[in-house]
Amino acid sequence: MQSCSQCAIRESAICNALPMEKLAELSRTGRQQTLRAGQTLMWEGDESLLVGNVIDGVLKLSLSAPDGRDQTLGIAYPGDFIGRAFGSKSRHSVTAVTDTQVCTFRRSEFDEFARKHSSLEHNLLERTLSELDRVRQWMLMLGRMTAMERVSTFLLEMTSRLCPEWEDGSETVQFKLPFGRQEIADLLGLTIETVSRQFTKLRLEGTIDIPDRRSIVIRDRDALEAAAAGD
Amino acid sequence: MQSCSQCAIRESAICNALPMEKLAELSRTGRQQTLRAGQTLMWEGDESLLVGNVIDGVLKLSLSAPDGRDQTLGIAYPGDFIGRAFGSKSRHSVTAVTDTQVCTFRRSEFDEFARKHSSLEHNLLERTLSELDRVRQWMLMLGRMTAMERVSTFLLEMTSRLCPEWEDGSETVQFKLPFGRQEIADLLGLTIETVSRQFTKLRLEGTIDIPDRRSIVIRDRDALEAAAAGD
DNA sequence: CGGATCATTGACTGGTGTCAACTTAGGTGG
DNA sequence: CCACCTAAGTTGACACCAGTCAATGATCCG
Repeated sequence: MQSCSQCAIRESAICNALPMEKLAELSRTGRQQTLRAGQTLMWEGDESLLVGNVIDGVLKLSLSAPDGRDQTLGIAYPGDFIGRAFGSKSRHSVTAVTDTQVCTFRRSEFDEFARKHSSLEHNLLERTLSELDRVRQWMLMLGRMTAMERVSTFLLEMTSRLCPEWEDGSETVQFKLPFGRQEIADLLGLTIETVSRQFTKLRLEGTIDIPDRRSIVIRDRDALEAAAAGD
Repeated sequence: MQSCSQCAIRESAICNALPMEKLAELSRTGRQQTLRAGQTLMWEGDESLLVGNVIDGVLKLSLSAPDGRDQTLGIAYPGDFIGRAFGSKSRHSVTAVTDTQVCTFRRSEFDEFARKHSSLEHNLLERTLSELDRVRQWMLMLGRMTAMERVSTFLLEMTSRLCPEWEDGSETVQFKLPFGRQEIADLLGLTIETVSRQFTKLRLEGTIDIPDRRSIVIRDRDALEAAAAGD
């Protein structure tokens, strides 16, 4: 394993809470893994054996109903922590959306280490509290928003996540979606057809452009924000 | 304030993580409050000034869309921890559903105390991780389940929460709902009319009985579980 | 007893889901 | 390089579940 000191997510990952010498100790128990798009790192209901950090790529957390209906519960980007610490079972699956690199630890070892280093545990607590806030915001969407509001909200979120120039007020921005249509549908609690129709509607209205299926151009920011708010 | 040692939630609350003498220290900063049903303890978007424990009663966490659509994000029962520790804002409102007693702390003081006592912080972490698991399960419901599945799931959850004898396999149980129909609708992401119709349907099928609007009798457990699973 | 609130029921609408056909893009092998 | 094949996405027709609006009924409380 490469040194943590030159890790791409050194600043943003949970490990940031540790001083150098402690970091070296933790790193000895870690292991880098590469996942191909579509590969699942852990399954819902399985023993929680692994936790880790996302180094590169995008993963999704998901849950399925017995009949196969699928709901995506969250997305993990580089720097994010994945897996269920301090619990015997993983309550959701974690699957690579793009090709992905992760740095994993055996949960038992991580738990033990974290209990001994309260700065690490505190960082995990802060992350978990923020994630809970974010998940609850998502619940409002799943419970109360229309298809158009969901799709617009999703596009705005992807934009602010993937386009740094967006924050500067840039009017027209372009990005590549890491998700296919079915994955977007699972994320928003819709069907693939409904997602596709909302995309088409936004395109015909001139709000967005879709140069190819994985690319989105935001043409009218205000209109998109209005659509997300339900006007 | 009464002594923590005879607190009704001594065993189940977060304070349980502390030894007696530390508990005494924390308790000096705490304060008991009574809330009437409908009273709101904190508002979404407000500064996070308070955290605390539920001593008695039921509260709901909720979030509103700008146009007034309301989504309940979770329920807090006696022993549960409420409020946003380690964060400047409360991202949701907390409102008493029934008359309620809570034991509150100023967030700044609680945060400081928790940082100094990692057993308390660890307990909060475990609670937060469990809550996150629970919330994510709820997301599957909001995103993918039909009205009948939601209402049946809700009734099953209320039963196992409110009827101790339920776990023993007792066939017919009765309980009083802490929620009105509108509150159930907000919880399930439905309208009041749809909730009412599902109740009526279950009653006509003989699965449940509704002696008065706040009371539920489970007559056919298997049928209710089947309805929750979508058959 | 009267008024207010809450819940139920009915009629109707409309937004999403479903099912199926068609289109496009991408990849493979001749 | 083209032809073909497959997977992914789009579009259309239609059905149905749940939302909306409105009227009625039941409870609670002063």
